[in-house]
Amino acid sequence: MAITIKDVAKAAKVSPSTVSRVISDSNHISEKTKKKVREVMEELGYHINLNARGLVQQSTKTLGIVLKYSENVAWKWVNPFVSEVLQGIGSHCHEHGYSIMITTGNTEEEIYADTVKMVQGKQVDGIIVLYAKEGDRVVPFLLEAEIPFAVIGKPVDRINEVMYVDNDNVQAAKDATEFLLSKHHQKIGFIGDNPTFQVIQDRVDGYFKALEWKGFPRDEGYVKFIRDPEDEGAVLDEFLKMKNPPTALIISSPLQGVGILKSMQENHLHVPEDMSLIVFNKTLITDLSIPKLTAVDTQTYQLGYEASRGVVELINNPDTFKRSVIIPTKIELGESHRSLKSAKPEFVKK
Amino acid sequence: MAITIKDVAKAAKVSPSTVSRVISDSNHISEKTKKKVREVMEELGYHINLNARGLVQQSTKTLGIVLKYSENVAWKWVNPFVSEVLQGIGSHCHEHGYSIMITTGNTEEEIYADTVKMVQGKQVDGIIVLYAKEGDRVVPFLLEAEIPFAVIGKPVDRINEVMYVDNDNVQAAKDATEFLLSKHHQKIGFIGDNPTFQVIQDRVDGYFKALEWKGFPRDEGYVKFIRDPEDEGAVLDEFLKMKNPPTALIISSPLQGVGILKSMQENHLHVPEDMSLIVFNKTLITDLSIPKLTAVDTQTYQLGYEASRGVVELINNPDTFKRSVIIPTKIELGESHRSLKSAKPEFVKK
DNA sequence: TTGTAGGCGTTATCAG
DNA sequence: CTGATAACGCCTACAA
Repeated sequence: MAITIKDVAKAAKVSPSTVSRVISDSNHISEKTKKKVREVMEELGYHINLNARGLVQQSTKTLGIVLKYSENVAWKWVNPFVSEVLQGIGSHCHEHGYSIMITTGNTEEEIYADTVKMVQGKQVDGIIVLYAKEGDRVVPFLLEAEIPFAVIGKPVDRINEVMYVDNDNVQAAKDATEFLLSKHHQKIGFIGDNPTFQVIQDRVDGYFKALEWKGFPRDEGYVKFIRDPEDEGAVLDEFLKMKNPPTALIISSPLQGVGILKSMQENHLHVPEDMSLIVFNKTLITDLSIPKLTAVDTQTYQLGYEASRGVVELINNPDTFKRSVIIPTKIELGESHRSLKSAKPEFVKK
Repeated sequence: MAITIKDVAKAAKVSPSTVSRVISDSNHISEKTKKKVREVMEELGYHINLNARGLVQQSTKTLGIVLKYSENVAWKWVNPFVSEVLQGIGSHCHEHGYSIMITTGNTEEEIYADTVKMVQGKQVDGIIVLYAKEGDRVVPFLLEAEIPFAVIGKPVDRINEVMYVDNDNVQAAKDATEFLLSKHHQKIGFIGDNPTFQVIQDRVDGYFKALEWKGFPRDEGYVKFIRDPEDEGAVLDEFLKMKNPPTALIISSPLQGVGILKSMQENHLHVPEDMSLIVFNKTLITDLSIPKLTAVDTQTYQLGYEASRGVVELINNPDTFKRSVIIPTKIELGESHRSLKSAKPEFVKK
C-alpha cells in the first residue's frame, strides 16, 4: 500500500486537507507549511492517486480515442494516418495535462463496446472518433450519453449536432485540378474508390467545379471508380483507350496512386513523362514512391491537434458552440507531374 | 450524477452489496434476485463506475504503453510499426478486459514524465515499452517502481531483470543470407545503419555466420554502413566499383531499401535483374515498393500480442518467471530477388 | 443467501 | 490560514 495523503499529513503534523491544498497549490495557505509539507512528500515519496481524485472530481482528465475499424487491405493506408493523428492529439493533450486511452477492439462491434465501456465506466471525460462512417453506432451513442466529443472526418448523420474536424475536400480537389490546369493539362482524369463515401463525392465535385470554371464541359467519362483493390490496371487501360486520353490523373488514395504507378510501368509508360499524377493524402507511401508522388497533404497532425482542442474546450465549457474546424490542405510537390506545352518540359523544382 | 449501485439497490429492494455481487456475478446469490437486480439495472440504465472500482480494488485493468520518442526522419518508418504493435497489444488486451493508455509526449523527457504519471498515479496496472534504448530512464524507473512491465526490443541494461519480447536478429540475418545463397548468389553485400545499435551488430553476425558456414571467408569489404539518410547512392557506388561487386544486397532497413532502389534506377540498373535485394522489416513501404521488396517479416503484431500476454501474466502472478520471448521472423517473398542460374563464378579462393 | 459497516485516497464544505 | 467531516461509488469482511 503506497503512501497516502494521510501519511504525509501525519508526518508533517497537519491535517489531510492541508496536504490536499498543498497539492492543488491553493493560495489560502502559508508558504511555510507549504514548504514543510512538500519536504515531507519528497521524503516519503508521496505520489497522488489519480484514481481517487478522479472519483471525487468526477473527471479523469483523460480523452478516449475511438480507432477506426480496420479491415484487410484498407487498414494499411490508415496506418500512418493513425500514428500522425495520435501525435497531434497527444501534443495537445500533453499541453493540457490530459491522458489518452484508446480502444482495443479489432471489429466494429468490439470497438463500439470499448467506447461504451470508456464512457459509461467514466474512464474518460471526452472522446475523439477517428473516422466518420454512415450508419455507425458510435456517434449516436455519444450524443445519447451527452459526453463531449469530436469526430475527425465529416459525420453523415446529425451533422449539426456534432463537432467535427475535417478537410475541405471540395476545395482540395479544386486546388489539385487547378494545379494541373496551371501546368497546361486539359484532359484530366479522376480516379476514386467507393463513390458512396462523402469524401469521394466532394472530391468529384471540386474536380468538376475547377474544370467548369475554366469552361471545360462536364464529362463523366473522365471519372472512374475502382472498386476492387489491385484493379488499377483495368481502369488505366480504359483511360488509355479513350479517343482523347488524359494527360494527367487525380487519384483519391495513395494506395491507388501506387497501383497506377505500377500499371503504368507494366505498360512501359513513364511518370511523369507520359502521365502526370497527383494523389490524395500525402503519406510516407507517397513520399517514398519512385518517383515521389505529388500529393495533397491533409495535415493529419493538425486534424488531431484541433480535434483535441475542440473536445477539451467542450469539456471545460459544455455550452460552447460546437464549432467545427476545417483544416486547409496543401499540395506537396513531388516528381510525378510535369508541365505540358512549355518550350521544354519543365519540371517543377522539388 | 449518474445511477449508482445504491439507486439500483433501492429500486430492487435489496442492499448495495447484493447489487455488487450481481455485478461480479457471484455465485453466492440466488438466480432469482440476480435476475431481478439485472432487470432493474437495465431499467434504470445503470453502468458501473470503473474509477470507483479501481480505487477499491487497487487495479484499473489498464495497460500503459510507452511510445517511442520520435525524431525527424527516423519516426517515419516507425510509424507502421506503432500501429501494428498497438493492434497486437489491443487484441490481447481486449480478450482479457484490459484498457490501454498511451503516452502523449513528443520528447524523451515528456514521455518519461508521462510514464511516471501513469505509474505513480496508479492509472495503470502494467506497462509495455515499445523500444529499447541504451541509457533510457524509463526501464530503471519501472524496475524501481516494481510495476509489471515488458519491453519490446532487447534491453541493454539489466537485461536479466526485465521481461522482453524481441526477434532473433542473428538468426534472421542468417536466414536471409542463406536464402540468397540458395539462389546461387556468392557475392552478397550487407548494408546497415548505425552499427552501434545491437540490432545491427546481431545482423552482421548472422550474415557472417551463414557465409562462413558455407566456407566463404569473412570479408568486411562487403559490409557497409550508411550514416546519413539519403546517402544510399554513395554506398551503392562503392559496391559497384568493387573488383567483384555483389550480386545481392541485404539491407537492414526498409527506408534504406527504397533508397537503394532509387539509386539503382538513377544508375539505369534494374532490380532484380542487376541486383537482388532483401530488406529488413516488412512494412507497407516494402509491400508497396515497385518492385515489391523481398523482406524479413518481424511479425510486429505478434510482438505486441506477446508483450501484452507477458505483462498480464506478471500482473496476475507477480512471481512469474520473467521469461522473455523470441518471435520468429520469416521471409516474405517479393519481386526484388532472383535466382542466379549460371554457375558462373567459382568459390572465391584467397 | 443477504445485509451492515467500514474503507479505498481525494476533495469539498463548513466551521473555527 | 487550518482542521474536522462528509461525500465520490464500489467492494468485502463479518454478521445474520
